[in-house]
Amino acid sequence: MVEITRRQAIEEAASSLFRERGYSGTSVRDIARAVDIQGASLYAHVTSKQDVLWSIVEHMASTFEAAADAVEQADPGAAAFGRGVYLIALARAHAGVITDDIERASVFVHEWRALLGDRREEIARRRDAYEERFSSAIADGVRTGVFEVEDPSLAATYVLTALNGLVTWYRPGGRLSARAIADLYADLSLRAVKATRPVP
Amino acid sequence: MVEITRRQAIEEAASSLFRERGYSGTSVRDIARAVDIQGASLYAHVTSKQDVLWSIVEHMASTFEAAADAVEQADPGAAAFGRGVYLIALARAHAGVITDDIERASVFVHEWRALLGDRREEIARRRDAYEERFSSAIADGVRTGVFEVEDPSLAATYVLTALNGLVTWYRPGGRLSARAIADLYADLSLRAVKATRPVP
DNA sequence: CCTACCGATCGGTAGG
DNA sequence: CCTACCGATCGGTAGG
Repeated sequence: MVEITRRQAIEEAASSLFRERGYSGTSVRDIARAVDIQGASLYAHVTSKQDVLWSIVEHMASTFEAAADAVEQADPGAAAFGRGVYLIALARAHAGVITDDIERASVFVHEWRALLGDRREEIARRRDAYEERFSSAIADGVRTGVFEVEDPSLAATYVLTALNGLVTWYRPGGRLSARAIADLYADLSLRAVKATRPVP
Repeated sequence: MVEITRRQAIEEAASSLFRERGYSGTSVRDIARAVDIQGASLYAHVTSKQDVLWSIVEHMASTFEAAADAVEQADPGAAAFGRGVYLIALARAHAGVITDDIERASVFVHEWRALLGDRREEIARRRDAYEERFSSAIADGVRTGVFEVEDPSLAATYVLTALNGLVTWYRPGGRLSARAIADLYADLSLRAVKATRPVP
């Protein structure tokens, strides 16, 4: 039996509203209305609107990081394939995290800039570190010859923004399953950077 | 000698602010302060905040459409290459429009959802029609065998969102020139959908 | 383009 | 979790 706390309900309602209208386009009263309480009553459960945004963004940052960690640990043979399998697994994991929690993921991608001060800087740093995993996977592949790309860092940005684009259009129950989309997106990502002629 | 009207200055200031803080995170007073007039004085030049957003978004929609039109007209030999050159030209043109006017482009990509009523619907329709150009270019290439992709429409979305990602990170005067970025991005886009073995 | 002003709404607090 | 309330700010108008 699953307990849904009011706090969780508030975060879910906020995620949905932040996705639709943005952080600053959503009022504290909008969130309260969505969980059927008075605006001021929200402060019995959260300390501020910023705090709700932080919970959502921080949770997703950790989820993306954990998914990438799992890929790294589950893929000891990656070196043998010159990182090709590794990149495709990273891309699939990233897409999977997004489709698994599309509303929070959307807020993470689009609204982290509404964070203030140190929190904003922390997320900026963690995003850079995360992107670096894609970048160095591509750079490794270029070194071993399975990938062929002029600028690994630019290619990583290209791929990651394409994957993040999911956030703008994905809706559960669409024409393609989440699984199919993740597979297709990972395939497109791999092919964008792959060397044209397989190396011996 | 180039005349800069106050109205143009207002739109430029608004583009920059809308990009940084979003439409609803920007107040009419913020825009006025950026052009050194009083908040209420803004209404001597514009009829509403929505109207400023509309001008920016509509202008960019037309710019993207015109760039794609130019590619179509300048490329009568596209069929001979099975649409491969055509897609790369479309992608390069799209990237070029973004880097040429990064602030307005950013507002177009991220803030069109803040448009109300019919205007929002109009932009949604025009975006769909624009995306359809990419989609059918890819579908044509699949038919002639130069491209190989399971779902042309999904591939078009993938490519377009990757190109639009430019809006989140591009800044003039960076490590790579706008031209180099457009070339590299167009190349990555083409390779993502290209058939692995060239067809006879 | 300014000053003065409008009603509505904002995020948040006090005190129960 | 509620009612009542706070000062600040919102987009916009009136009248010059």
